[in-house]
Amino acid sequence: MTRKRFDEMGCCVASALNEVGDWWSLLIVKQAMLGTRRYVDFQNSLGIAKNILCNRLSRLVENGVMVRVDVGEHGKRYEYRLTDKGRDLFTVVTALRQWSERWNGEQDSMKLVDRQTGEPLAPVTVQNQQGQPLTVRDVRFVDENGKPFEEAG
Amino acid sequence: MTRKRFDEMGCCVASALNEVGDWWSLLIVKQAMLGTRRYVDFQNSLGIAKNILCNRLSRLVENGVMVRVDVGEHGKRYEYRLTDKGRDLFTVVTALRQWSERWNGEQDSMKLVDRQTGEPLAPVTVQNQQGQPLTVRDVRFVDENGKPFEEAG
DNA sequence: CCACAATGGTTGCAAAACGAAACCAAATAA
DNA sequence: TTATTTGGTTTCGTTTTGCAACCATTGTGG
Repeated sequence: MTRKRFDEMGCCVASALNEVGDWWSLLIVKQAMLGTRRYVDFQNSLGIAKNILCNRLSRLVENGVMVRVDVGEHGKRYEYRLTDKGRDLFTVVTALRQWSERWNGEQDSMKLVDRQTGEPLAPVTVQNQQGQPLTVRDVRFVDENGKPFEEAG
Repeated sequence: MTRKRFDEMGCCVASALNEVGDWWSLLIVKQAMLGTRRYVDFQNSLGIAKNILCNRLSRLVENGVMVRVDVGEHGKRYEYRLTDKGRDLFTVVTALRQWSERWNGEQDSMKLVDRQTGEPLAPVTVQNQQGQPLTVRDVRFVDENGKPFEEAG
């Protein structure tokens, strides 16, 4: 009667959600992308309970999304930093952010801009090899033999 | 002592997660993108408990991600279909899927291809206005005045 | 018409996860 | 030495989850 696990569903989306699909993990990752690295800073900026934060950070480290680095500065002091795998969630987080901006209006004073030019980012889209944007209706789901996919996972 | 709500955090990512950030919602949306529309089909394909499915579908409808359509065919028969807002999650779901493929290897027999050409999709990336891909290190987080963002939400 | 099945739900219960606050321990600062 | 900062665990009450059983409406087969 444990909470259902998604790792055995044979679906990439499911196993991704198994790693970062709970209420807090992606928020922690997003906060890390803003530069937050220390335990207390995550706690204060997110308003998350300490035990939950502890649990999530451990799981993120287990899954290779973050690493815990000992920076012996004062007391017991560590930093939680994104790995390459964690930084690669930038697309997901940005897509989510833009989706929310599009459909729920601007509730956020923060903007993302190109560091070089200062210009806002382009909307994240799914594209084909030529860079043409594709909607869900422009794609087909096929199995490894190229046959249309019949409902499963 | 309810679960923490994210709608009041003043962060787009947080309010997006408030709508689709639980274990099941994005999976339901993904399944809908595969063509699933009926209650029983969601239940069978996802292996989700009926009460949870019911609850999640209601919330998705409330949030305008899906609509419930009465198709009076047999017994009480409804279809749950994605709205434009729901279909717009395609980017998020695809980014998640590709992330999982890249970092967890291929656990999925399903591929997405361009319906026109049959070619696989390009990797989803964050881009600037010129279409150049950007990593999280290539962007800056600024407030509405263009000043660097100081840690908050 | 009647029994029966299918669909879409709801209810009740036990197990697990969550949230808040208190407590704890290592290491440095005063 | 004492206090403080940091990171973490424990305890406990509430909420959520998962499962199974039950219910109601609208067909269909006989």
